[in-house]
Amino acid sequence: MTEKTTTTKRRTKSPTMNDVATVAGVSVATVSAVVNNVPIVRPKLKDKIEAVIEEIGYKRNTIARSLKTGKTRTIGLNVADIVNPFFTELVSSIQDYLQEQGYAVILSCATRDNTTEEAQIKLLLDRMVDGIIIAPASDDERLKNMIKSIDIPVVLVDRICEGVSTDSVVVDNTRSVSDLITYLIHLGHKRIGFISGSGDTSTARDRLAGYKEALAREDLPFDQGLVRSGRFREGDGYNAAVELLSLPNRPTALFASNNLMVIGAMKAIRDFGLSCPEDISVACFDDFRWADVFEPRLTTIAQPVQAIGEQASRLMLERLSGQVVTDMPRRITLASELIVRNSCRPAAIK
Amino acid sequence: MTEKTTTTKRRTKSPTMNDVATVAGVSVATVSAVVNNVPIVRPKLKDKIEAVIEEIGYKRNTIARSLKTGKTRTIGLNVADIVNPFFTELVSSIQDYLQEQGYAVILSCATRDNTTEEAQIKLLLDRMVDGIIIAPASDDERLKNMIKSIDIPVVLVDRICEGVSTDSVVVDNTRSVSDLITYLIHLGHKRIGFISGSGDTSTARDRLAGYKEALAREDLPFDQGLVRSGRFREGDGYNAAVELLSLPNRPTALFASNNLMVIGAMKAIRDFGLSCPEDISVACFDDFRWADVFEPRLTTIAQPVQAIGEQASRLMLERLSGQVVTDMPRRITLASELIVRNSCRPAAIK
DNA sequence: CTGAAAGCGCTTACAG
DNA sequence: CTGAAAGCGCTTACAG
Repeated sequence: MTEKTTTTKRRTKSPTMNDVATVAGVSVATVSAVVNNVPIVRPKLKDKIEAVIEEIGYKRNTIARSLKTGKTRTIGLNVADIVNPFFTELVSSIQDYLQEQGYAVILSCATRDNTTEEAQIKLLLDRMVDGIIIAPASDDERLKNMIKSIDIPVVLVDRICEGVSTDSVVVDNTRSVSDLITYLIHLGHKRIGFISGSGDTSTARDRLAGYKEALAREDLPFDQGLVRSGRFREGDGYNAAVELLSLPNRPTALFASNNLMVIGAMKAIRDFGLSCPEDISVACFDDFRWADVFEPRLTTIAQPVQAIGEQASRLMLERLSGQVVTDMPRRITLASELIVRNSCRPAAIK
Repeated sequence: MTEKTTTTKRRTKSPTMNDVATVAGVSVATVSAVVNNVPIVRPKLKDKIEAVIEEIGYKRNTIARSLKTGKTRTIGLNVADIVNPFFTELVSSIQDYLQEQGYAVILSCATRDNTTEEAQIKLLLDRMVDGIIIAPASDDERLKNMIKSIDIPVVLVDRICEGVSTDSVVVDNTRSVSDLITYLIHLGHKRIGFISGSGDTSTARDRLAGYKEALAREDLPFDQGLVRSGRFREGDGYNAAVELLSLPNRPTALFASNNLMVIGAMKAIRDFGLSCPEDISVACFDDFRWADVFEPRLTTIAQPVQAIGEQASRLMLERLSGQVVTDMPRRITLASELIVRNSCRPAAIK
């Protein structure tokens, strides 16, 4: 096998710790202590060694270190769909926090349909990451079993899996949806179409629960016919909205369970020749940058994305450092914020 | 140092290749051949070894492998701002392609202001990645020198750095902006405000060149007073638009050089009590999902993000595999698409 | 086709 | 405070 050099530039073998030791006239153990900031080397010697390191351009080989220590200082991050702005910000925030603590983030998304979340997580495990943060796409049994079998720290974000006991960070989905629906009811809406995510996610279930809770509190009947669900994608939102708008007694307001489904819903509204908020009110879960700029400016529930990422990173870091060793899963629940803009109007009196 | 176990679950030492060899009654070399699919082991023995692997749950240790081979099968990806939807899609596409080829992607973004791109790239290098894909934020000399000194394959995407010779993938910025500005001119606009990115990026320069080119071709004078620049951020777009709208002879159309600056521009327009497209036309570089849903539906230049990611991945993979060893940098230039929606109207006749 | 052995570049007890 | 040496778990010539 004639191995060609993979780079165009000449790659001279980089100096090792041994080279440093030889040049400095000490043993590798001493060099290692200096490199790792173990304060047992007398200052003068340390200076000398550091000078040699600088001189010959020594860089510690992380791979060799990992092999020896069994730690890669790398965290795997698996989210269903990084293109969804909520997940994008989550990824950004997590990578930010972890990097600050000296951890790298390996990304893994099941974008293609021919791969599963389990396969994605397996890939991460293959890479010998020290821990995994997962925003699970579903409650799938196989996925749950896989997560249970992972022998490194796991933190679940955004959604939780029934029966899987790991640390997790979520928002108070039920309460925030309940607040938003209550707001709509107070505007006079009695028939509110609910575009739900798929029932195999905790977020979809909790958001639907919020809808029911608000109706109950306001003494409005729950009508299953006003609920349509899909898999949190734009197309699902479109289909759901089409069905709701086709109802003989059309709802006067629509709630979409995430930022993608609301796009579909808006398109459906346009295709029906209706406009928002004149003909129908619309609100959704998840805020996004554009919501405040274009018309209608959507009323949304904004999740504290930065804080979610921060908390998830913290939980992970605490496990990794051994500060927290309890078997008890820890759950952080954060509050979301209702942001009222101009996409909802008082219901027309009939 | 009493090292506590970092996991709550009991982590039994996982089996090694040696264990497999012992149980199967062969040498590690044979096991290695089986694991690496080197077809020199006789089928029956291979089956037996595979059975043992399955039985004792052996998983190859990637770290040890990397130490030996000098390859991590990991690519570093550095983008200025992952939250910008253009970069998000780029990251998603690259990670998709590379993962399919067995490469993992380590993400690195200079989100925090107290870190530099060089520092971010250094972090990647520390991780012993096999190659780096960079969307450089600027033409900064230090960054350029650093990139030049990297001794593994580098591919630049989106922007290029003057004087740095690496493979790169860009779009035809000049031409696409020229087309868009021509479109505006044909709508009757003679005073088109140009919100530019910062001059130390090739994209900003090329886009501005497109503006000038269109004006020249249509025999319109170039007026420096109609150009304002910023650093591609929302706030910069806002400030630029405020200045342009404050002009005694206000432009009748505004072009923003990216998807973030256009948000700022729209906010400025609103703050001036104007509306788009009634009072002023607006267009921008970069398409985004929401552009087609809310009003005004923006006229944009859509980059072929998937293709950019695909090409960048391909260039990288070709270097990595040794298929391409030339010192000549290869440059791929892709075409963008003008998407006309309803945010631009014929200029009012004066 | 298979095995024994060296070695990738570190870290870390263990002596001194 | 410093050094000699073992070993992390692989891959890969080299023999046979």
